Amino acid sequence: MAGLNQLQRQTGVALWRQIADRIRDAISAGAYDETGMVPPETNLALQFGVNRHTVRSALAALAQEGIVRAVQGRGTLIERKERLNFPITRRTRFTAGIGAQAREMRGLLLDHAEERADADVARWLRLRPGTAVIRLETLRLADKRPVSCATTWFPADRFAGIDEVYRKTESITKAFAELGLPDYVRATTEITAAHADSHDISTLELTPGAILLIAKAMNTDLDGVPVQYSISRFAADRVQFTIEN
Amino acid sequence: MAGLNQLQRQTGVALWRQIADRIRDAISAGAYDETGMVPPETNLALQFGVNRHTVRSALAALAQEGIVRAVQGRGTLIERKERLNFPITRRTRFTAGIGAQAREMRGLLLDHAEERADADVARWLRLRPGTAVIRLETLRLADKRPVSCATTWFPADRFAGIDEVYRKTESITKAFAELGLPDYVRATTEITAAHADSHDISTLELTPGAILLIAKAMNTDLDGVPVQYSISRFAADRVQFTIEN
DNA sequence: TATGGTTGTCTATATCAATAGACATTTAAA
DNA sequence: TTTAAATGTCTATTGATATAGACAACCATA
Repeated sequence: MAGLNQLQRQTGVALWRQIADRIRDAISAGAYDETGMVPPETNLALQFGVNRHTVRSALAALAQEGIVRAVQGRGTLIERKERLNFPITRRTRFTAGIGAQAREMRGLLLDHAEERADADVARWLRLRPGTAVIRLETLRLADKRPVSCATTWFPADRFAGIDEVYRKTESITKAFAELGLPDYVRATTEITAAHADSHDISTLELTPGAILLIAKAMNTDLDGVPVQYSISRFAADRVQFTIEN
Repeated sequence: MAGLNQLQRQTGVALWRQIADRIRDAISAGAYDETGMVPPETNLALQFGVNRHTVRSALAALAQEGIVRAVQGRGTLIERKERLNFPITRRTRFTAGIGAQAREMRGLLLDHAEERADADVARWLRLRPGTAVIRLETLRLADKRPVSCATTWFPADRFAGIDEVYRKTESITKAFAELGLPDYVRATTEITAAHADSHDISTLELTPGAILLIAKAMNTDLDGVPVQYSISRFAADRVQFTIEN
């Protein structure tokens, strides 16, 4: 058992939030699978070396997230512990990749615009800066639960109207197919992690301090010509990436 | 420019720490490369919608980390902004992968033991649970700066004494070579993110609330037989992963 | 129905976090 | 040398965080 008093004080992160993060991670790791319950508040307080009220603040935050539910007289039940697997291969597709692990997959178009490529977008899409590109802001849900939100750019001349097609099909793969691109491959993926900002906190229904896995990805057609550059922000406690070489 | 008042209040994460995280990310992203300095405290206070003292707390924390240095009368200078790139391919090697981006690479052996494979280790190494394995706890540094710490398991019969060889060579690749395995390939990598626990906070010299990128990886010999399973914990603000397909 | 174990609620107190304002000190440039 | 702009320091006040203790309410079970 881990436990002990591994908490840090006076660091700008409240003890109750550190404890909430620990318990959330422990639930994800299956530490309490035997009982399906979190240990009693007094036990946790002893384990973390804090007052019971501090533990209660942590559990209240997890209850707010829908991860646990406290029942007076019985204990604190675990409501949810899943983590979706997202394979990254040459044939990475979001909907197909996650699809088998959820009953319902959706991709919502939050916003779109035609604009000029800045230096970063131009470099990834191998265009001249200033070339017209279409930007989509999308939100992906698995079983009505937000998984990631993404900003995606396409060359405007080749994929005119992709916003409307995406809104209809809710899938990049299907949108490409309708616009005359039957197949494409993942060329490059860059993965980083960061704290969620307020925009992502609200769209992904996260709590402040939550972690994002950020994937910058570039897809090409079968001739190696870039067709899509995207920055996807995943709720780190809901997904993992797998790379098979 | 981003900015605005995207900060969250009453969430258990102090404003000064949220601001410190933002500024650290902005520095990493190269937002202040033109001047090599962070904007003046009064500007930042306006941008984040907080009191100047709050910004000063954030900058003090970054100074403590050695990322910035305040000079009275001039401004706050950026001392360090690197983010190492770690390519994940079939031929992923830590030292060679990071090596070109740092002057000095080291791999320290913190601890080692021979033990029985638990269910997780046995599954990844394709052994029967209970088979003897060697576990190494290692810390990797780039230019004396901690990058990641890792727990690594090897089949004990095939790689007896790898702890001593690793301590000498400070490299898995070299240790394998000395033990009669001239080449190996990366078979699978799983990437997740989580908050750092107190152990990793101290070994990686992080601040509480810091993010880890966690890579579970399995390497095989050229016949596809697993030779190594490792769980590496990277300081997320110091590295990014790249997957080329 | 009685009991032990659990969560829920209340009061009180001390410390940290954040705001507000004023002014000193240092640097670079006019 | 003056000035503007920047960081450094101090006091004071308010709200959030954490501790402490006591007791109520509820559940499962002996």
